[in-house]
Amino acid sequence: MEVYDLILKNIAKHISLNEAEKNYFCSLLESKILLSKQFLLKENQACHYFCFVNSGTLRAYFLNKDGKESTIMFAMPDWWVTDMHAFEKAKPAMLNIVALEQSKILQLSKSNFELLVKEIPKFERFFRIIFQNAYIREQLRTIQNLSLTAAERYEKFVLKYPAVIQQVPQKQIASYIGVTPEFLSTIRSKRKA
Amino acid sequence: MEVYDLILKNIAKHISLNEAEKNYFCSLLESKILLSKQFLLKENQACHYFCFVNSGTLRAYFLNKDGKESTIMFAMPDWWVTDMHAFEKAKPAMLNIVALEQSKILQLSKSNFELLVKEIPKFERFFRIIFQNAYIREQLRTIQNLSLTAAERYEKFVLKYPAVIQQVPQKQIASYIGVTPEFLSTIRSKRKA
DNA sequence: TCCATTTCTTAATCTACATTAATGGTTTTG
DNA sequence: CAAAACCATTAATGTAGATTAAGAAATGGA
Repeated sequence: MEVYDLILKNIAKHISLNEAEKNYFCSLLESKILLSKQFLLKENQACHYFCFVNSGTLRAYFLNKDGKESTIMFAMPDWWVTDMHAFEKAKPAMLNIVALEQSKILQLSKSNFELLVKEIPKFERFFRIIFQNAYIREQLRTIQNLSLTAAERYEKFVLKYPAVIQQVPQKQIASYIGVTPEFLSTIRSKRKA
Repeated sequence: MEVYDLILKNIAKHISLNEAEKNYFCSLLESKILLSKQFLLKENQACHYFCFVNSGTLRAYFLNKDGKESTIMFAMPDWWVTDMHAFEKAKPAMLNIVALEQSKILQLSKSNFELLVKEIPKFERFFRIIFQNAYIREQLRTIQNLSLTAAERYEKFVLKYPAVIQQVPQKQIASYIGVTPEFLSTIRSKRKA
């Protein structure tokens, strides 16, 4: 089944599954296509799914009380994305998640997630590693937010996510590194000079 | 064994162990006492341990090229702490971790960590939950760093870590929320007025 | 207990980045 | 294919928070 190729490779990076386990795992997934600008999740909704991106690009962002957006992550193919707090604690979502272009995803529901780790304990290991890496990345972002200037944060972003630079509007990159689009524009013009 | 009470309770929040498993787990731990101002880890060192705080308070911080400190976490009793990137990827530490007062800790080495999850797969589940929660916390911090003013971040800190306020110098709280000690001082004086 | 060191506060000045606004370019969609 | 909607750029002005400096208070080691 072609739709499961990428996710099975993703999992094979950390654990080995036999055919029966692969089939069981795939049977728990729900396939979904998002159109451009369609929302996977909106704030205050319940968040029932942990999602794997097969193709396309999604953006997760927080909207503060003044209407300012802060981009929390860009989810490209081979990435997992959800509002983890809302998913795990069954609380209303804080994040909005929207497709930046037509995107194909695979959804694992909360109940299937729990079933999966119960039935195949190797998946506890898989998600342990996934969350450990997610924690490491978020902590690095905290360090950089606290210790770098806006221009330095932009350089790190360019190095770390070169594919994103091509694919998303600059104003969204600005909202990821924590500056206004106007200021990012001046950062970029000075950079070339 | 009294030294293991707190850590066994910490683990019992998420998984159940029988006596043999408890004994095996405890046999993998190394007890250590840190004096006030003693370092558990310094940047560029190898990071061999994942540490559980039994008593006292530790601080993990990043030192940038200009000598500015950014506090990454305060580790109180019942908390796990390490430089997770250095620990997991066997890379030189980015963080410094220092005791703010005399502190008693239990250390789990990388090799014992790997042994533990292999011998008792329930610990994959335990650490999966620990890292999932750590990721959720770090992501919330990213959201707050991007969307709140310094004064608002201080209010969140006061609500979330009331015990820390009493125990650590204000300049270190300033370096956690990402402002200078001078500016935190003015935030606090306006707050009371 | 005392001196040294560190920490906190206040205030003047400075700067990185925000805001506002105007212009032109680009993408989207009827 | 044209109007609408969105996006990037530039520049003037505004502000949250940094820097510098200096004195007061708290802390800690001999």
